[in-house]
Amino acid sequence: MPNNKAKTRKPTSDAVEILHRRSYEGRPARLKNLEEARANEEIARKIQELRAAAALTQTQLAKLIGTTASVICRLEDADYEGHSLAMLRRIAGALNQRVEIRFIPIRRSA
Amino acid sequence: MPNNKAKTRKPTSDAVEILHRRSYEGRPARLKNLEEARANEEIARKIQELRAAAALTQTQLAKLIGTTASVICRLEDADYEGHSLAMLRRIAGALNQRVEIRFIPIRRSA
DNA sequence: TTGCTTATTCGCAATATTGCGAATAAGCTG
DNA sequence: CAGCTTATTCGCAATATTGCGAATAAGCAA
Repeated sequence: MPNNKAKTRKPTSDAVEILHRRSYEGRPARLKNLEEARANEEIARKIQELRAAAALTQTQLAKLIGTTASVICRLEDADYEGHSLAMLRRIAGALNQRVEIRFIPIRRSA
Repeated sequence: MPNNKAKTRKPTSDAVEILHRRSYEGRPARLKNLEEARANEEIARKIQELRAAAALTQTQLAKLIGTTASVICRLEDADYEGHSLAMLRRIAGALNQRVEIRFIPIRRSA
């Protein structure tokens, strides 16, 4: 999969895409990337908070989910962009939590 | 990464793991897998609902996020276990939504 | 039935994430 | 300072997810 960090738009003429663009134009890809970056930061922070709340070291949490400390460290790096649902669930499971996913409508300009 | 569908526990003697097992024993891996299966079903359903609410076909949604209909179909399959945060975000973004992730404590026996 | 649209399934290449050791930094106590 | 624990970074192999076409099924209207 091509990294969607710098996504270019294919020159389509599909009506659906045009409609979508119309409602989408107000939010440039630039902003979208910022939002994603912030979301990743937040996930990293949540993992760290969860681990801290459980009073575990990175090595201890790593053992609980069957991996190594370097992996946990990577997950807690605010710049890491590879967070996966699978990994979040493994961590949640080890800490007696569950991962809830919600789709929330974005209101424009509010 | 070894598929965590049938996860076996390494024979460790780490104190932390022992402590964790103690609080974890009440929820066998069997149940955990069921929970994950249900969570995946729910994600598949949400994607389908979101797409339906936007009145899009699989092909149309696929074009919006730069992929093909077969991929969308796979995501909406209740038995699919490969959901990723990246893909959820792509779909959410195309439909003017954002993905919210929450860690929620599990209360036992309640 | 035909014709058309939509949805589903399969296989495999391409890409992304994870596993994991090693090296190094950072912090903390003596 | 030394010694220890914890955290971070790097590189690459192993595994998982995605891309995507092709074939087929399913639904619906004429």
